[in-house]
Amino acid sequence: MADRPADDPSTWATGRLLSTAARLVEHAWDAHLGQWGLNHAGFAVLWMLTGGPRSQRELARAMQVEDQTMSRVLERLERHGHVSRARSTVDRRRVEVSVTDVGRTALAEAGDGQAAERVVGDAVPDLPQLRAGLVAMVTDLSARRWPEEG
Amino acid sequence: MADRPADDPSTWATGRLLSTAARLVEHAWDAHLGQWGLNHAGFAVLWMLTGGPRSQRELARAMQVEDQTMSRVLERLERHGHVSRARSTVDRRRVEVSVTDVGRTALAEAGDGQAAERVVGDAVPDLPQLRAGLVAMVTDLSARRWPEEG
DNA sequence: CAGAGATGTTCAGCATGCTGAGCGAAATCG
DNA sequence: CGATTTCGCTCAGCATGCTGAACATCTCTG
Repeated sequence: MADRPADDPSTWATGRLLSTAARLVEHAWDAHLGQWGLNHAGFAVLWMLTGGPRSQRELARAMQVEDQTMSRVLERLERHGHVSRARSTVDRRRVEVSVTDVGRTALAEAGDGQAAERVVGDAVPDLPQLRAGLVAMVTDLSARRWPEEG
Repeated sequence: MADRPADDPSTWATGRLLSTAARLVEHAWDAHLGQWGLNHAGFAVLWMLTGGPRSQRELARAMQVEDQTMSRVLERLERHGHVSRARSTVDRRRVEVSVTDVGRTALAEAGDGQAAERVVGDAVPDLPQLRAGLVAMVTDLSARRWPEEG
């Protein structure tokens, strides 16, 4: 290795590149979403709920996150009035989560998928190519981490 | 949008792709580093310190992280004996951080930069292309977040 | 040289992530 | 039909991230 490991990102391990890039995008995106009491995690959940109510486990699976993590994200969303949670009547273990009107309004104002892409901006020359690489990566590593699931 | 926002990663926002990919890689890498009481954050700092002692601020800047975050990462590294911290004699505000022998040994056993790349494996077909995109992204977004710094 | 400002670190508190453990509700099986 | 197992969620505690505030130490200026 060089005398002092350089600050040049092109020398970083891929994992560090990923983490740093993700953090930078989250930061910019959160700054925008903060106006409505949202953040990147909550926004994604809210967005997913526009397709109809879901159980917490379904949301956790979809977001590739542990149940416990989703539980707290939803607690925050509920605290801000973006979401309502109700015990399922058909299976009382489950909690049915739905967007509220407040949540729908926040979502509409904060922006659609386009707005999320805008924070990335023109930072990367060939965005589709980058996305393709990330998709392949997520697909592969997800399958390795949760083998049994489809 | 579709009736129910799909689980297909290729439809995700780029930010979500990045966060998920980063989390998956961190998880795999941490699982490996855990054997030596390390994780991805600590490993990167340790690696950087092989170039010689640094102040906490220098490390924070290099890792693109706030001073407070670096402070706690170092506290953990110190607690595990990987690093030693000493008040600088020339400027008593600063704390000089150095790798210990324990840290150097852990680093040697846990692996070099190659080992970090191995967790990514063959998940992505064109890794150099992906890295190039990430480097461009980090460079651009970093400059936007900390404009004054080189 | 004294007061004002800049610098480097830490403390407190919040967020999402993780793991491990607990607990009620449902499903399964002898 | 009762006992065991599985399922869905929450609690507790740790990790890295962030912000805002406090603090001691330098530096710069009048």
